[in-house]
Amino acid sequence: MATGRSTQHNPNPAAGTRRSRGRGIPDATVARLPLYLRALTALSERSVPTVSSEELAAAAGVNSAKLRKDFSYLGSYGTRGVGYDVEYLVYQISRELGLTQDWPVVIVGIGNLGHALANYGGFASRGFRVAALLDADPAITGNVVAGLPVRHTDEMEEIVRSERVSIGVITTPPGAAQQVCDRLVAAGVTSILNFAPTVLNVPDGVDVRKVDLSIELQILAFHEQRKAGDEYRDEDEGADAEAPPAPAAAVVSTPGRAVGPGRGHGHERGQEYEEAAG
Amino acid sequence: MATGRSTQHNPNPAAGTRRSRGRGIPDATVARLPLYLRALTALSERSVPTVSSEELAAAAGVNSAKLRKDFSYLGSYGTRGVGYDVEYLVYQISRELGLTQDWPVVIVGIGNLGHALANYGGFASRGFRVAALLDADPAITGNVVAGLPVRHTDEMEEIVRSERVSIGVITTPPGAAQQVCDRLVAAGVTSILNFAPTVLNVPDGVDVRKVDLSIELQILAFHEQRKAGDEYRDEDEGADAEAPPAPAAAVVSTPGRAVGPGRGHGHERGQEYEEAAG
DNA sequence: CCATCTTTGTGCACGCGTTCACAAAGACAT
DNA sequence: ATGTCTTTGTGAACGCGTGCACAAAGATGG
Ligand SMILES: NC(=O)c1ccc[n+]([C@@H]2O[C@H](COP(=O)([O-])OP(=O)(O)OC[C@H]3O[C@@H](n4cnc5c(N)ncnc54)[C@H](O)[C@@H]3O)[C@@H](O)[C@H]2O)c1
Ligand SMILES: NC(=O)c1ccc[n+]([C@@H]2O[C@H](COP(=O)([O-])OP(=O)(O)OC[C@H]3O[C@@H](n4cnc5c(N)ncnc54)[C@H](O)[C@@H]3O)[C@@H](O)[C@H]2O)c1
Repeated sequence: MATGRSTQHNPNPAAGTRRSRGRGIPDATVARLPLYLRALTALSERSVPTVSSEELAAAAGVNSAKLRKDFSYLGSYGTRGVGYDVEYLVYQISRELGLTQDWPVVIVGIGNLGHALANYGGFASRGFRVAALLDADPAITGNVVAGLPVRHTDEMEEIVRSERVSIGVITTPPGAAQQVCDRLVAAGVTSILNFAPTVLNVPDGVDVRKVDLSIELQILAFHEQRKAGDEYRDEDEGADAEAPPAPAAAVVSTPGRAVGPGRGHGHERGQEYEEAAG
Repeated sequence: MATGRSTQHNPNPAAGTRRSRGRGIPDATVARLPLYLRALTALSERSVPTVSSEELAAAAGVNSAKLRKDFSYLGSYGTRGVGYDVEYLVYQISRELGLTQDWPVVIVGIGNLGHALANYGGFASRGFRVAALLDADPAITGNVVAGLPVRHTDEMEEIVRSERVSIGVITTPPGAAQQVCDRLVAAGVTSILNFAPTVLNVPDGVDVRKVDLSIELQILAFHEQRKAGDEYRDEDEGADAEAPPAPAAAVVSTPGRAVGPGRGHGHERGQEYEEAAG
């Protein structure tokens, strides 16, 4: 299965200099802009006029130097000795993220999760508008969820086209995800947010981001185990001891290393972003 | 607000050499192990005995060299000229992630999202057991959701202690998240999965991972906007040109653009991981 | 106008993560 | 045994992201 080569990292040799110099906001920065925007919006609601990089960084949970560098990619919007103008920055970040325009979204698969997302108020708060709810089950279509009628997936192509939908959210069972994805893409969707635990295969030019609860929990479990194991971590674990159904040779013999109280890993990656070039 | 310094990056100068050499699986690798595990489980169910790094990498959506390097941190579990034994690898990764043991989890805030998570079957499939559902609303407590009674948050401490819960999932409104987090931590929880759009402040030794739908959509919007704008990207954009209501007003009209066949960027970070030292 | 104080913007160094490329290891056939 | 063929495991190079530290910019006061 999954013969196709997904996650095309595509070094894109042509874009060596990362967009000459003019634009080219680092991916890591783009991922943090929404965080800053949220903190700034809160300040704005409290009518705070300006904020220093130190304060804002604390509110967003990042290093102040990192925040300043992030903002430097957007331009010089701060005033030395004073800080940043909250309203102005809200506007600049919103514009950079494309939130000054309307983004119609379709949610496909109105089950448990689809229901929750449809009812989520945080959607509309940032220019994202639920254009339609879609499901393949005739028993569900026609129902009204969060004020919207659930339409049948037969209407997908028409809706995507007429509403100019470019973002699709997939909350179907994993087995249907790839198929739904293909249809969305064929209909014109170029960005997909996937909640199904599946690796989606998409053509160049289509962006996919995934949200996987199970993976998050497993990562937490890993660190949890380490924390617990650090106490008695001397007698090594049973990599060999509790010899599993050793299938073949599998030379192991883990060089026992006493992991002392040393802990503390830094920070880490959560998910990757995949895209492509036309 | 949020005066405290959250997201303590904690360079942890002591752990310079990253755990001497023995253990010390890179964070990026840990984040991918669940992905490999999922692909391997699928192969296992189809009774496939062995798999090459190339095949498995394709199924997991990663580069094969990366996959091999990732596995090399776990030990030498492959056989040159053949590949990896599926069953054996499933066991090794499960053990490394700590999935061979039971992880009781509590979900706090049984609203739209809490309901969906409680009903999610993918939970139990990997050793994660919902030990309890908690909510502060008396109108909700007592209800049975997904076969479990919703208990009042008053019982949080007792439940966490008696059930030995170390992982907590927060699905309360943002305003209550920090407070709930504090109580969970005080009760003994050391890993938190936060769905509320809030920066949580936790003491050292507690891991926090967040899932933020809004941020994901905003990142997609950014790339979507770029794709659309690339068509006319010659005349530079109006970072200054379309001078926004300078440091004062905000809200502005949208420079409408048609969505076309744009393309091209690399991949990027999704979320960060934060932890601490005991 | 000058001095001082605050805070931005960034040059620089460092470490992690990714990827290439290839030697070594082992399977398999003869 | 020996040779060939496949695939692993990893050394090394490179690029990105992070954070320190500081010069420059501008506010503020005298
Ligand atoms: N429920 C959760 O909390 C949760 C958490 C993490 C991930 N997920 C994932 O999200 C997805 C949805 O989960 P859920 O609990 O809502 O499942 P669900 O079964 O409640 O809902 C799935 C919905 O998709 C519809 N559907 C099935 N095939 C379809 C198709 N081809 N086209 C359109 N609609 C189709 C079904 O009719 C159903 O309404 C699953 O992949 C699940 O693994 C769910
Ligand atoms: N619904 C979604 O799809 C979605 C998506 C992304 C993020 N979120 C976030 O997830 C959270 C929950 O969303 P929701 O739609 O389920 O909201 P909701 O209002 O439906 O549910 C919140 C629940 O939390 C309970 N609660 C409130 N204060 C509490 C406290 N102090 N202790 C315990 N329980 C408490 C409420 O009684 C309610 O049952 C919010 O922070 C929201 O921003 C939701």
